[in-house]
Amino acid sequence: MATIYEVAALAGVSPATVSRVFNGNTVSEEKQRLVRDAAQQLGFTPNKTARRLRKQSSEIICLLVPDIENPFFTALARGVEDRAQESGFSVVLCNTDDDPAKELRYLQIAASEQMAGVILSPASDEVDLGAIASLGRPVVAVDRTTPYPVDAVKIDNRAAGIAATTALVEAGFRRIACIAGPAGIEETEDRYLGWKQVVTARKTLVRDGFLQHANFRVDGGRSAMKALLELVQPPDAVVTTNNLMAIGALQALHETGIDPEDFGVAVLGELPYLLPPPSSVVQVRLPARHLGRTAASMLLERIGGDTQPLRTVVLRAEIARPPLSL
Amino acid sequence: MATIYEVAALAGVSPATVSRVFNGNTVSEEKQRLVRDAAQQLGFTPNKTARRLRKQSSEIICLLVPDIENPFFTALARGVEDRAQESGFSVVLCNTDDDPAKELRYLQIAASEQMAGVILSPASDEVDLGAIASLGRPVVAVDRTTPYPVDAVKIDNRAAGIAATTALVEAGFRRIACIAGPAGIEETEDRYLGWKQVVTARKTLVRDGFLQHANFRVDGGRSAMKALLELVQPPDAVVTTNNLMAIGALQALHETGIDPEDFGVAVLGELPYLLPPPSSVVQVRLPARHLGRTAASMLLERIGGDTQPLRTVVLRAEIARPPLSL
DNA sequence: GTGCTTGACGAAATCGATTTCTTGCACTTT
DNA sequence: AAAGTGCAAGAAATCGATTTCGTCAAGCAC
Repeated sequence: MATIYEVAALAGVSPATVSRVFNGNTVSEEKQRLVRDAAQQLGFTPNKTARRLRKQSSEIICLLVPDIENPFFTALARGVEDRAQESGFSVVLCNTDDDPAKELRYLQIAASEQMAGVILSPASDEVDLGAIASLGRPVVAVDRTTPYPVDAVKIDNRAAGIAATTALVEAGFRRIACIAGPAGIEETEDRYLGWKQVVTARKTLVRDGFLQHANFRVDGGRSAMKALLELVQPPDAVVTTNNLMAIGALQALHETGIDPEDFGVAVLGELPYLLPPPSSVVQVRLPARHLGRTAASMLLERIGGDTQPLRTVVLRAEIARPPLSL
Repeated sequence: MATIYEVAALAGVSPATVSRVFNGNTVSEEKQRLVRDAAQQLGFTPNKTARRLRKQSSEIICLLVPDIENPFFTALARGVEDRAQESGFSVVLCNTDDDPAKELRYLQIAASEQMAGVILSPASDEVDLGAIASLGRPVVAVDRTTPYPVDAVKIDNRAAGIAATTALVEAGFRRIACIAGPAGIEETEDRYLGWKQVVTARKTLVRDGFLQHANFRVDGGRSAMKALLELVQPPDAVVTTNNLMAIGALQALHETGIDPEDFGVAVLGELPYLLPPPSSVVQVRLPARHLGRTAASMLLERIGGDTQPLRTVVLRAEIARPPLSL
């Protein structure tokens, strides 16, 4: 790899001039040409590491998601990436497994690597943003919020929960249960509050045990559904607060031999590649990609020096019925 | 962020000594203690950028995949990540969209960022590994190979194609078509050669048009399947050479109103979250995660200075029937 | 013609670590 | 006791860019 010094020597100018040529400073036409020719000839690309050390910043943004195998988050990642590319930024994608320790580790890496900013979907309320915050690097929370004062982009989770539950009520179901995520995660709490509001307002039957907490994955949804089906008076429909748990729930229904057409299922999120789409499944489409794109835009604005007050952007989910066929 | 100089000053030693403490060189017990105490007190973490500039290398490995929304590649990514973590390396995940230009761009970034090595699933035969190769950084090709002399981990694609097709023959299907990926991509060519070998050997009926080339995505599979169904004498079964195209094919069947139980479908890859699993679907399980893990191991060995001759590891796919229920 | 501004551009400092070179001291060896 | 050996640890060079500072000359006003 050629360095700026070699280019300077070949072009017969000082290294400073070479740097200026590539950073848009005042250099005479003549020398510009000399430098560009020399650079071309040597195949020179500026060493990013040296530049970063000097400038104390890079053009990389760090994206922390809890589960990269969840299509919701890959879609979100695409959104971030698309937007970042437009501004010449690269994205580093990291997987936290909802583990605060891993999360912390990546945040420290982000700090010590001089990354320009962080977009994260926090694993818990106790995220420690101290390291990056103290460096003044902007952070945007996505999908979930944090107690730290940072910008956020989220979904109107309560409205989504209401929409999903209402759709089931209107389809004629009267014993609607809810499979929520782990207790204490805001995102899922809001969704189940939406459910609660509707079942209360509509006075549908709610039994003890109709609210199940589960982990966010397929197995969580499955066991929660099994538990629901074993109740003395089981529900006739269920709202699941994320996509993977819905898959688990549908699996449980299938394994129990229940025709999914007879059992209402509403999902907050999209079921990937589901086919044939059971007509009784209601999906509330979460704008994952858009969420990512918006978060990236906000982050890039902050990186560009924007100092306006903190913002929380709330995106509205839209109901999709029958489910998407891709 | 505290620097090595501040730590040195607080501990009353030279910066060199501080560096030695953190790099396992000979320092007296006494000074070690002083330095560690000072570092602790200041919350010192070495600046990775400065270290990288000096050492001309980092502990980051770059993973280039064509499509991060394809579950096959996310599983592969997890494998890489798991292995990398064990050795204290971080993984940067990049999406090429099978676009040689994007690929090249990321390869240059990998080079100019001093990343320790690259694992890639090349977008085309014309990958230009010049930049990283000339820096002596190791590269491992995964899933697909390249003309460049690099280590590779792949799947025995022809055997997988044979297994898939044979399973259909044994299930009694006699007019077996094939939906292959874009012509010219080795990985898919081998798979369709497996199909060809079996249909020839078993003398099943093959018509013009039974071999369809499509892009690797859901829409490609769907239109290929539609084309097959419009043939004067359509097939009674199909082998698709990747997972997403199979989804598309199943969608097309569904839309045409054909009962999937009556039509044989064999997939090279796993169908994510499919339910209920139609019993006539054969899946050849590709060890994606293991592929990633193996690639990472090989790369890490090279990074560690291993100079043994080039290796190509071929992993065997296993047939799964009935399909996985997650 | 003198003094002042302005712009191009080279010299040198800087970012924060690692590493080589050197020094100084303690301890053998003959 | 002089010379040789070994080792801890400081001084200084180094990685490759950016940026500050200063110089010099041209352009302009008086």
